[in-house]
Amino acid sequence: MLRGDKIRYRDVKNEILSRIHDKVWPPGSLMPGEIELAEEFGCARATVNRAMRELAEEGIIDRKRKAGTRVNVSPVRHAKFEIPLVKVEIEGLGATYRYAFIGQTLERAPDWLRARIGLEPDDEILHIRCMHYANNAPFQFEDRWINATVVDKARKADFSAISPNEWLVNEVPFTDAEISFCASSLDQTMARFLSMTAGEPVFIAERTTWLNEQPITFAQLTFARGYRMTTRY
Amino acid sequence: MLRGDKIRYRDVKNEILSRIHDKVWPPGSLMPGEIELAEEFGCARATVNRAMRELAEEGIIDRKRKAGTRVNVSPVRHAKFEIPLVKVEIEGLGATYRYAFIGQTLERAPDWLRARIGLEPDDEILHIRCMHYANNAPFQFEDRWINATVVDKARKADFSAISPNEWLVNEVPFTDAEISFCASSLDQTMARFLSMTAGEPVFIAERTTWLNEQPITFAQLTFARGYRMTTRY
DNA sequence: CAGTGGTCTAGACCACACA
DNA sequence: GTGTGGTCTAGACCACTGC
Repeated sequence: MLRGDKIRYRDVKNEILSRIHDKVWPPGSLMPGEIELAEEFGCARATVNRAMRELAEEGIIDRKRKAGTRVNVSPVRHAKFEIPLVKVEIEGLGATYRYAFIGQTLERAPDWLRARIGLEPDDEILHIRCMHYANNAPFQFEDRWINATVVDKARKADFSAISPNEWLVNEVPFTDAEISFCASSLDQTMARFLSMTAGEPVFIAERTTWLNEQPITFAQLTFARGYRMTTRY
Repeated sequence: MLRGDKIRYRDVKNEILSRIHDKVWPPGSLMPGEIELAEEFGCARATVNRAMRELAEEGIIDRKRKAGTRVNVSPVRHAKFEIPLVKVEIEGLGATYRYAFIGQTLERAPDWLRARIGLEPDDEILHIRCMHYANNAPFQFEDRWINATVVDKARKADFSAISPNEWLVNEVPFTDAEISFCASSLDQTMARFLSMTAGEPVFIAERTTWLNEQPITFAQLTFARGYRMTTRY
């Protein structure tokens, strides 16, 4: 202990992590209870509790009332990614943001979309396409579908002035979201907007949100060449 | 309040969230201090503290000593991805896992790697290449670099028997990790191993870990066609 | 320097889940 | 029932940082 000899919850956490790593408490085994550990470390139970609570959040251990605390068999690591507004992401890079509306239509949902996000057969969908630029260079192509049957006020929004991305964040809350990343090859149309060549590999993010089981929106975001999504943890 | 009239930290958290959503405390504004809120809610400061600490972790608010707590201007959403062992990931899909060692060399770190993860000029690097299969179909090509100067026992490990991925998880702890995703086009060599065609778009994950500032390992993981990384939040 | 959040304590009661 | 984790309290001291 560096400053003073106070045991802090971080010390407890690190000590527990070491013991797990050194197989003092092997995977699957039952760890001592909070009271016992508090006595051993010479600190309050609340301190041990905080350390163990964080370890549980991180997926290192598994805690159950009465059953006690066990070391997880497979140490699943979690990486947290920030999902900001495109605008914020671009400005965060120190670049100037520009938005460009391409076009929109009101249509019945295509079958693949119905299946993918769980729409009703008669749901009307607002289909918007637009571009996001960083320092006037293409950054992201946004292919956005909004469930107009549920989000009625989307019919009256002016997406030539505000990006659907931003409009939705401000106007429509959601309870569940799914995001998925993949690589694909660029088609002719998007290649034009992104100033790239058809067939080039591109990074794609697809995002769906629901409000109490009702599908709100689906977006396919195609990033320009060289995009990279990074996080530390 | 449902059970009794005890205020729990969840109640505090929800109340704060409502107020932020209702713009009682607009984005960027300074919220009341913990003591003030504790008095208002009729609970202990620790209870308010826990509520606010969690909101800060979630990126909803920003806390600074002396400066106080502010509502974040852009509600940054966080998506949590699980980073399991390839083996666990494949078995989790209900497929049979198979590992294949390709080859390894001990070399000086190439410049790009030195720059990328912060190696010393004289560090020796163990360079391993291997494959992971799901139901005997190529799943992932692993291009792994291990800092043998720091992780000395890696020199004696038998990577034809155990994948570096698994070996590292069991043998070497880390304090910091970075993961990044991007899309690229497949080169000739990897195309052969992945049973794909050179030039095809592929999804790539790159992962670096450090133990107390010392670089431990860098891995470039190239996934077979159609791979998709998904999470709900 | 002084105010705000960060953390610890010691004790208490509660809720859940296993026996 | 009974033990374990979950949470709250009231008070205290500390550490960072803006003024």
